[in-house]
Parts: sequence; C-alpha cells; structure tokens
Amino acid sequence: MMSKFLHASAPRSPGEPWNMTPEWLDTLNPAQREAVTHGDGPLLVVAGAGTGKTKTLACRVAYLVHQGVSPERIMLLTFTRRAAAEMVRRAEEMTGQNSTGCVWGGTFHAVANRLLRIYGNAMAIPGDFTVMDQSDAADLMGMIRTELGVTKSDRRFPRKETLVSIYSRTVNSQEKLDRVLMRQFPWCRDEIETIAKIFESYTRRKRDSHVFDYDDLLLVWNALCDAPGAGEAMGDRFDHVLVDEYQDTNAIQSQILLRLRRTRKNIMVVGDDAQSIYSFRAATVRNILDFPAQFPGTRMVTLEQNYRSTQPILAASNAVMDQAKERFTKNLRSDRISHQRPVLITCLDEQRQCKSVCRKILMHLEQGIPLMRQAVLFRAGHHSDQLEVELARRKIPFHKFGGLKFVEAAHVKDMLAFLRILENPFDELSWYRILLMLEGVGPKSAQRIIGELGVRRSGAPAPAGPSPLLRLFFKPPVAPPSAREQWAELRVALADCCGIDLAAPPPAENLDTAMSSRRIEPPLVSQIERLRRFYEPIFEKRYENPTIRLRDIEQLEQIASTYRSRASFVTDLTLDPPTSTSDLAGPPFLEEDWLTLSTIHSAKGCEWDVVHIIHAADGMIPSDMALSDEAGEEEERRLLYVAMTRARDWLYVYFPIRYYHRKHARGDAHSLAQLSRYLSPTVRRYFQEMPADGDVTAFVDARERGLTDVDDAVQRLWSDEISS
DNA sequence: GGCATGTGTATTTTT
DNA sequence: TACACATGCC
Repeated sequence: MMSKFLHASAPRSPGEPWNMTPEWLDTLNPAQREAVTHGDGPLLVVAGAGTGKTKTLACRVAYLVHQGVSPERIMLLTFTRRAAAEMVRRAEEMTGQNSTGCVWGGTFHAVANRLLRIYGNAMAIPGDFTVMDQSDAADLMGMIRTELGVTKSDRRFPRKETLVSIYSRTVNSQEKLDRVLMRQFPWCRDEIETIAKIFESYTRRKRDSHVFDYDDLLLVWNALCDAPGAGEAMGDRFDHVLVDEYQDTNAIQSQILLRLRRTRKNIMVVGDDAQSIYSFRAATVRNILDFPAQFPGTRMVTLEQNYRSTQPILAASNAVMDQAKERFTKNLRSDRISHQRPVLITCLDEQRQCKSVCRKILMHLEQGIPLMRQAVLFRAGHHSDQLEVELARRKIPFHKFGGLKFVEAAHVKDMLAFLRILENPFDELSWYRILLMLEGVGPKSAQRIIGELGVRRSGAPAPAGPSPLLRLFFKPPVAPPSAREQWAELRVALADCCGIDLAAPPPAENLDTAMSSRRIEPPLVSQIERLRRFYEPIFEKRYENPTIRLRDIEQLEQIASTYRSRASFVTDLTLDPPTSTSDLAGPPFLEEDWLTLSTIHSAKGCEWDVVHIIHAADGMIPSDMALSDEAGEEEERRLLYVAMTRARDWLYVYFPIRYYHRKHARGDAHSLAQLSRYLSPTVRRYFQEMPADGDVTAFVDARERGLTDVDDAVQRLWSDEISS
C-alpha cells in the first residue's frame, strides 16, 4: 500500500541536469531558498516572527520528497500535531502528491509514544503501556504523599501539584534535585529527603502500573536511543530530521536529537530565541545557541524579512524587544506599508474592556474581516472569563484555545478511567478512581480490592497471574454491602466491553485462555455507550449541573466515533487533547465563522488580521507569578512580543485601570493597575493612544493629580490667611 | 471506614 | 472562588 507512493517522484540521476526546478521554489526569497535547498548535513535556521518559517519547513519537506527521499523516512517534530499536519498539507499542495502524509510528524511526545511501541521490547517496555497526563501524575503523587504520612508533620509540605512541577523540572533539565530546589523552589529545600523518597516511590509505581508520564516518554526515548539494536534502528529509519520551534526544546530533547543523528547527520532545526516562552518546561535557549557546536559543520541561515505584519506593528514589536537584556536575532524588516499604528486603549475597568473589545471586533466584522481572522490573546486562561460571558450575551461565536483542557474535567477523566483499565488492566490509578465512584467505597476498601484483583505488582516484568480484569469477571472480590449492586453492574459493563459473556460457564482451568480465546470486542463507540450507561447514574448524583457536563461526554463519544482503536483513542486524548467545547457560546464548530480566544502560549505560530491583546496591566503581563527572577521578567517580555507579532494589519492592546477584588468582598473594593512595564514611554510612541470612553480621561487625570488637590485645599487653609 | 461539614489557602503558561 | 485538607460524626 505504501509502495504506491515510494517512487512517486523518481530520484534525479547524478549526471542529470537540474532542469526540473519546481515552480514553488521561485516563490522563496534567497535566504528561504538557501534553507530549503540545503544539501546534506546539519542546518540551523534562525527565523524571526512572520518570516515564513512554516513555509520554509513545508517547502523543505516538499523539496526532499521531490529529491526522491521517501516521506516515511522524514521525521518532522513540531510543537503541536496541528502544526505538523499543516506543514504536510502545504507540502502536498506544492508537490501535487498525496504521499507526504507518510511523514513521521507530531510532537516529541507523540513520536516517542509511537517509537516506544515499535522498539520498546529492546528495553522490556510493556506493549500495553498507557500515558498519564499532568493531573494523573498529581493524583499519584498525592496518593504516595498521604501513604508516606508526610501530612502528620507540622511543617507544611509541598502540594501534589508542586511535587509534579519539581519532579518534571528536575527530569527535564537533567539537574540534581537539590540544585533545582535551591534555584526554583527554595521554600521546599528542607524537605529534600522526603521529596526524594516520594519521587522514588512515584517512579516505581509508574513502572509497576505500566504507565508513563509525559517526561517518561522523553526519558525512555532517550534511553532507547542508546539501547543496542534499537538505537541504530531508529537512527537508520530516518534520512532527515526536521525540528520546529527549537528555542522551546529542553536538554533531553536535544540529547535525543544528538543520539538520533549519530551517524546520519541530516538535521534541520528552526527557531527564534526572541520567541522562547517555555522555560517553565525547562526549555532552554542554549539548545539553539549551542547547536553549531553540537553539530560541527552546521550551516546557518537567518530569515529577517517579515511578511506578516505591517511596518508600524513590527516597529512597535521591535521596540518592546529593544529593551530586552539579551538578544541574539536582529530586528525584523517589513515592506508592508501602513499608516495604521497599533492602538493602545485605556479602559476604566474590565467590564468596559469587554465592551470595547466587542465593539472593535464587530467594527472589523462589518468592514468585511470575518471572525476567523481575528483573535483575542491573553496571559492566563481565566483572563477571558468575563469576555466569554459578554461574547455569549452578544451571540458572537468563539472558540477558546489553551487554559483548562476538556480532558481534565473530572467527569471526562472518569469515563477515560474505564477505557484505560480495559486497555491496561494494571493501571492502578484508574482502578482507584473507578472504585471510589462506588457507593460506600473509600480509600481503604479501594486499596483492598485493588490488592485482591492483583493490580499491584512490584517489579514483575510480565504480569504474574491472570489479568485483573479476569479476576474481576470470574473471581470478583467482595465489595462493601452498600456497593454490592453497583459492583455487579460494573462487572457486567466491563465484561460487555471485552466481549465476554458472564452468563456462560467460566473457563475452568486457566483464566488467561478466556482473554486470548476468540471473542468479539464491540466497536469503540458501543463500548463508550455501554460504560456511559453504567456511569450516568453515578454522574448525576455526583455533580451539581449534569446537563452542561453531559455535553462533554457526548463530545467524547463524538471524538471516539472517528477512531477505530481504543488504544489510539486513549493515547491521543492524553498526548493531543482537544480543546474545550463546553463554552458558553455553544458548539462553535457548527457556526461557520467564529472568533479565536487564546492564551499567548497557545497562539504561538498563528497569525490573524486583527489581534486584540487584553489585560496589558502589570501583574497580568508580566504575570506577577513570573517575577521572582530576572529571567522570568525577560520571558514575559518575549511573551508580549509573541502576542504582538501575531497581528497582520491591526493590533489593539487594552489596559483596564481598575480591578475589582471579590476576596475582601465589601462593596466595590478595587485596586488601580499600572500599565504593563514593557509598554514604556518609548514604546508608547509607536502606538496610537485612545481612551475607550470619556470618563477614563477624568479618571486618569484624577489619578495623576493624586493627592495634590487635597493638599492644595488644605494648604489654602493657611496660605490664604498668611497672604491676606 | 465512609462521608458531611467546616476551615484555610493559593491563584500561569503545556506536552 | 474553588479546591484541598482536617475534623468529627455515623
């Protein structure tokens, strides 16, 4: 089936003249062209914002295929799977072939997952492993934390989420724990021994459960690169490795690339140090800076011609970066002349900011710019809460990217837990989650049942004894009386999903034969439908407003209908989760035109004609959470730069002056904000300033006058006396 | 051992 | 605000 594509474009024979230059090469500027037509060996492309990075990568793929490289021998590592798909699509458009779909594209994590399933047995990696996301990791940390009884000491101990951050940071930066604690989490330093103990146990439990967390995927991939046999095989499998957003990779990722390219040196990385915004994930700009040293003979190409933004927008963005402490790439140029400067809109408060944003959006819509080409960007997921309400009220459809994912909703996780134990019966955490749903079952009963099912094994490489599922079906542990009925129902539901008839006589001798013997597993959608039938009563009892949440479950079924295999459905949901759809504006994809709301992080790599950046106040951008060190402050600056450079023609930056606090809720307790420190007077010269409504001016005046009026009035009490 | 109630606290960005 | 944790009662 693949062979059909293999020779779709015949390789040029050595002596043959280069007379079949594809016409799309002519659409590239000299620098882009140099990168695209680069021969063998390492290539570093430093590509500023909007310089045609995606185009260059897509053309490179197309070029390689045109040169006769088999698409499945190309690895394309991107930040999201969407990005990989987009590049492949564009490459196909250019070559006119649909062969490029075979390119190995996706995130480091997704590709690791695939490779581990192929080459994993070189390191005795169980074939049925499942992947856990960050909140699963936190749950496991929490479980271990309570088991070790750290809470009984009087000192406050890091929360489970904090433990996950420390763990992840340590692993990803490949630094010693004490160093990480000292530098990033100084308030946890005294607990280092307990933390180390928890981490050790955490690792063991993951192994026993056949579960990998995000970090494991990278770590194990890295180790696999060194495993005899598998390491070479993986390296040989790919003629070319292409990496996007290289400034946001971390130490392990660069090590993986080094090992993957030990013998074959064809590697191309693309990045921009001015856009590095993932240091919280231990990403380091060092990767891009040290690349030439790590890969001797690197050719370096710099892309500085910006095709996206108008000249005034670019000038303002450059001005923001001019204040940066350290900078490697030069200022960008643009030929897109415009008289429209970016607009800085001062608003009295958040409510008025919302109104102002809506007004501008509708104004551009009337001018003929559809919602699809407009976006609202913000620092943190919840920054758009109020705006979402306002948009819903005005019936402006939108879709929100970033922030809390829909798979993190408790009820979605519940449904996934069922699917996960079907996929990997040793997934202790999922069993635990399911058991706690049952009436009258708490931590103690759950642990007992997990033990009797044989879910917990320690260090056994292969399952000892029958699968926990078979024990459940044929030798079920006893549940507390209050849970009897539900327990029996659960058994039937899971058996149905496995295609096992519990009414039939149980296999006498060896339970394992029941699993391996011929049985017809119902299709994935039916399984989910069956599980939902079991789950719905629990769900209705447990959650306040089941109707909204029910939509998510339906959504889950919707997504599942596009999958044939349960395994890939479960992994994709963790590695490439869809964004939330239970928005107030209703199912946005039914509308043909919708507005994008996005965190700045999730807006990376995107562009829109009109960009609205909200909450440009100090404490929001920069987030005051990030200000503990100078590096954090610098990264926040780059974040604003990334946000601004997403705009093609119009850029609006909104600054609400007054923030209300519900905390000390009494009347209209509020505080006054300062404009983002990055919008200094120098930078503001590049903006057109515009107050949203009249009373702002008065308000600003009042603030600038401050106490002088009061003082003057008091002064008059005696100065008049004296003068008269 | 489970569950309801009460108290306190921390609050970003994502694979 | 909302969630995690502790306490005390069934």
